[in-house]
Amino acid sequence: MKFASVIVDVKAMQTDRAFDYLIPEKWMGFIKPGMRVIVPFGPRAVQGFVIALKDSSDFDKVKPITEVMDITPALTAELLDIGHWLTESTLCFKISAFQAMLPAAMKAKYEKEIRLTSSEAKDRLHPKSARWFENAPGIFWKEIEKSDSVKELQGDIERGLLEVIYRVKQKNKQKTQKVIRAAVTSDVLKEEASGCTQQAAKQKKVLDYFAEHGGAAVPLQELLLKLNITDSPVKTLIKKNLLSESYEEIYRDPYADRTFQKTESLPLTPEQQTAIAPILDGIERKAHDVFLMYGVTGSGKTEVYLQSIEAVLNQGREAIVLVPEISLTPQMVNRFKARFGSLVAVLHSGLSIGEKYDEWRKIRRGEVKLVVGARSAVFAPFTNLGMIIIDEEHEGSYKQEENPRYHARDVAIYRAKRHKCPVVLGSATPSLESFARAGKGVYQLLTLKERVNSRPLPEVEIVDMRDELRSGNRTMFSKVLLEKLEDRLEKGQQSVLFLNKRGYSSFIMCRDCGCVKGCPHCDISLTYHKRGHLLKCHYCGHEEPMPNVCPECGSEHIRFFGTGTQRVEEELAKVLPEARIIRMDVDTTGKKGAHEKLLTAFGNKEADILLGTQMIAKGLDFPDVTLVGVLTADTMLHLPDFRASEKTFQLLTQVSGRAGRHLLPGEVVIQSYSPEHYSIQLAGKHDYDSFYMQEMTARKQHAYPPFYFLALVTVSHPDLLKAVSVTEKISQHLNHKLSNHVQILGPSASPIPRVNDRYRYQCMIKYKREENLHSALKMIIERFQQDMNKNQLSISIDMNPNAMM
DNA sequence: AGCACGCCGACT
DNA sequence: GTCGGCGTGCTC
Repeated sequence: MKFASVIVDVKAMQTDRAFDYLIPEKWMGFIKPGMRVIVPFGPRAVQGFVIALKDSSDFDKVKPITEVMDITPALTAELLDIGHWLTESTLCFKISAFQAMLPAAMKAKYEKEIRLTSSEAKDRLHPKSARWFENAPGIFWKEIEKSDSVKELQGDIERGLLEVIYRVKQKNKQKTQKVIRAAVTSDVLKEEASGCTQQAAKQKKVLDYFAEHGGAAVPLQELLLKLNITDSPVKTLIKKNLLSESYEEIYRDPYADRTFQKTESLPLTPEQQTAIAPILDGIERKAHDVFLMYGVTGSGKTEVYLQSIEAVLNQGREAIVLVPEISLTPQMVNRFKARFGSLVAVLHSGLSIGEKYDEWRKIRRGEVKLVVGARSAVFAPFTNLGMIIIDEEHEGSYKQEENPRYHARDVAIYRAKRHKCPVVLGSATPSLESFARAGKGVYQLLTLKERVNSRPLPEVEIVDMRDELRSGNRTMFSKVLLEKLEDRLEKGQQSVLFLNKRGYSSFIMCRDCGCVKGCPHCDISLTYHKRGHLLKCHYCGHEEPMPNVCPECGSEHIRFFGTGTQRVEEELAKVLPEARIIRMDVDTTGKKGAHEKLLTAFGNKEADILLGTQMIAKGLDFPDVTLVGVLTADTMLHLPDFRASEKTFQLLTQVSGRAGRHLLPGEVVIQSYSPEHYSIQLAGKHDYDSFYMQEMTARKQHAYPPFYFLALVTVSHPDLLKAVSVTEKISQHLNHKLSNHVQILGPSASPIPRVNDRYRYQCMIKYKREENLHSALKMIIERFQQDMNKNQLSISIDMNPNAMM
């Protein structure tokens, strides 16, 4: 096998195919598919993935591979296959698919250096470019590209005085440490130790240590610290061949400083036993099945997961547990760490690039058997998978909103088919898609209707905020909620206040002329940030100082609208001055570990009220929380999103589940301006089944999933007319190519018609079965290829979009 | 993507 | 005559 087919790290349609490279003699037999290599590509060096080996190439001018980046292939054969499948199914570039499956640390970065070709060349340089090379023979292009000497530098490059070198730089090196171990038996050590003169007291100390502690390797630093010595006696002993030194890779362990109380399996309730039986059977039989475990909050889904995992591990196979990013709380992780100890790797966005890389390598080497992580953990490089669990299956964060636009659920099922193992989807409020599939028998439905502690679900009171306003209450707390908060304060119990902020953040408006300050680059209002007294755009990052007077009419009567958590906190302090409040939002949890600190403080009853956004909706479990308040239940309801009702129902159900999980009964107050809406009413009654029926009727009527599949094509361009005309052409093309069973909607403006000075138009395709869809979409990309390169046009295609954005 | 090549108008 | 604009095509 003399040649390797390589997918190079260049994201373009024309390079989205394999290129052949010669394998140098020294690496023959060593280079394998799945390895990362560095190859020359035109004038530069780029990273690439070997996807296949072959004996001959159709090209006559084949260049050799420059470097090999892996000892064992980064991508297993299975992951390579998944990469090809992702490319096909999500219409992305192969390189994007491969990169998405690996930790960020393994993605190459590039740099361009300008170097003197020889030392004599220095004197012949143009004076303007010479100044950059006074101290060193080379300089990074990045540092000079914006200087005034670019022309001169280019001239000198042409004259052959300077050369351009492209380099691939590795983002992350493994961390290593020096370790020391005994090179001889402990008997010899003892003998040597007794023979030590007084001069060599330190050497004796070291020898004694190793005689006592046996042959295990000790990190040098640790040894020096323990024995209070310098490295010189150690070095001498190494020279005498009594000790040996070597380098060992160390892992950054984000959970190193924590101990976990080992837990044992809990006895299962009859209901849990009924639910787990078919899963265990599937594991036993090595059969691929998808289970939808529909269990109310507090019904003990996690214990079912844990015991199923145990069965998988006992079988010698591995398991993946996916958890939504937002609920990857320490509380959640601890449950797995406590049961399975060091067999668990954790992957989530809170880890540094290096930490994620370390966790990934533990998986790749088979040092752990279980991964708990967010979406991308579905690509964990296990080779003997026994089960994949997706908790909170309905969560939107399982869909990646950038290329490759995959859904973790689809990847999980794809992998499980290959490994002949079960997939378990768990939720108290399953997505309509999954519940419908369970109804059709595609998934197997497992139901947990009872809470483990037999606690009834909390009482929910829905408050009509319009009535509050009519009766003169202009605060954001209804009379009922305030009374109940006061009551909890008196009883020394805790409350959680939930602010549903999505799509409704604190914008500012002039009360005289009604003008709302919007982003100059996007069609969206700016959000006020108290920190820095700034207005920020959440889409393009634009920032500007908060004006003192209205920029339109000069009025001083500008005020905030909407309710940020900061403002709720201030108001709350006014009406309940004695309450101790902990606020959790992006501002207070930005720093690493802050999230956990705040929760621990609340758990220790250092506060009476926990106030927060989405991030407190899930997984939290505090025994003394007996009241949950939802300040604005309907902010999501009016977003242009066909899942708005579903998301509202899920969120309210989720939040309500936070109350009364233990001995004390819980209560929930939901405040809303549209309390009659079925998603709010039925969430109040904990009635998923009715919600499902009603929402399915609506979806059927409007031809939305699960009755139809969707594909969304979004076109963006700085020029509005261009965006519209391209979308129009796309829509015509699709109309022409597809059958008349499809519905093609658009061109229509995106829900946010302009982001970052680019106009966005879209075209929505609703279909049931459409053989030509893939090829038609591919043709679109090919047809507008040139426009996308030169004319700032961008077209993005999302198969199965989560929302219309 | 990033770069070379090459074909046309505007100027020392 | 030449400099430089950017449309076209290639990278194993």
